[in-house]
Amino acid sequence: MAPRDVPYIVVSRLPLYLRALTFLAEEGKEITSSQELGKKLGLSPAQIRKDLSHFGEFGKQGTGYEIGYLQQQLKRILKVTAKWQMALIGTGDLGRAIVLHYGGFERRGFHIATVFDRDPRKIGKKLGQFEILNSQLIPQYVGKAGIKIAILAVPASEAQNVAENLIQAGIRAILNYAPITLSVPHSIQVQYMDPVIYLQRMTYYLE
Amino acid sequence: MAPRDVPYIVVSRLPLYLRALTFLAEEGKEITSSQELGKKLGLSPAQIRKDLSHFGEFGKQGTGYEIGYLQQQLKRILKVTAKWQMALIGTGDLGRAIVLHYGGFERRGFHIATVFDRDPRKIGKKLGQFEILNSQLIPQYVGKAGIKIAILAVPASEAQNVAENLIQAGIRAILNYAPITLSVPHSIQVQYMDPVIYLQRMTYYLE
DNA sequence: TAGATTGTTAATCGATTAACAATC
DNA sequence: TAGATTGTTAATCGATTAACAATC
Repeated sequence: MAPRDVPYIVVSRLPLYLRALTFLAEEGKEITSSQELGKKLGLSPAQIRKDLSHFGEFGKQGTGYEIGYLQQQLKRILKVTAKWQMALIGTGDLGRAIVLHYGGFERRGFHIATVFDRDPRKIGKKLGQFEILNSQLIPQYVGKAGIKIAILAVPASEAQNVAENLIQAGIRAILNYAPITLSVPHSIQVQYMDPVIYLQRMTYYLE
Repeated sequence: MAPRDVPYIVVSRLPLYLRALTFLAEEGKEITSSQELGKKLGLSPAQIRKDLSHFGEFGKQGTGYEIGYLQQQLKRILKVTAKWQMALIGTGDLGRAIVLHYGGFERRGFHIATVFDRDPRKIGKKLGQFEILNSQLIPQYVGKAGIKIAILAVPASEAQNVAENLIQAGIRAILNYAPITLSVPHSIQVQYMDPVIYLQRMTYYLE
């Protein structure tokens, strides 16, 4: 069912397609084409068709793609039809902002289920609706609760350690806000959110 | 001086090299090798040597790379030797968190110089040390002040518009936290920080 | 000297694109 | 039917890797 061996570079573009489709749907459109999507995303139409062809045939010759249907299919492929439960580790300013104020996770299918910190002064306190749990309790709360995703918002110096504890506890994917490359087994997914890396990718091109 | 035609994929890895070198330097190490760096970053030694060879010869056969020197060279190549001035647009929760609490920008060579919002209830108020300026004043404050980088933290529905105003005013690079692909001229750099995109790149691989 | 590691070349591998038959 | 657009094939383009001479 799930196609074997789809290159990561292809998978990495699917969320962009999904986001663009959601945008078009909100505009009230019902049909789109590889050309229109390509224009919106800065990609060639051929690339979009090729990418989608790894997973099936979703369009109609002469017409294009039915937006609602393609959205639904992409959600299925990306496994974002149901809500994912996540653990947040670290309740510094970044962690706080994510839990207390960022609505994007909830709205788009990701739910924070538990919050951890290792600072004794914070443990037991509330962060919004959450009780802040002792990081040592990660094994008890994470594995069995079906939480497969962690948001890592601890200082760089602690990130590798915490990551290892999380993996031990059964976490399979880490969204890492700490500015450090984590060393993890191949079976574990990691994505990086260090904004300075992205800024430095732009300054190269500035004078 | 600046080598022509270095592929973006190569440029995009340089900040990771720089970050890893900083890490090694903090550990007190003085020499490293393409092998050690590769291990830390999950890349092949050959790739690291090839990447660096686009810009010059920075190592010594039989020995490796002097960390301080390579750091310095990468900073020069990435143009992060001096501090960059940035404008922040949007003082919602995300903007607040960035200005008030995120120390990473300052520490790593990026400085927020001005803060804008279009909400009349916020304009004139303080955000930390900053007076929140009316977004309509972007043209007056941005171009001449030598601000080339903007952090875009406005709602998705406003992002394209604000981006166009910024570009008009002379902004050359945008770190975009709004969950939307911006349409900009080729000469403008854009990087995207939508965490949901990164989560969806991982869920594909989860069961 | 022996061992190690660079920088570079050539070979391999993989991704993108152009083109077009199929068909709505 | 004429026009449009898909899905796919083959060609092109580009990135990664293996291998090694140079040399510290």
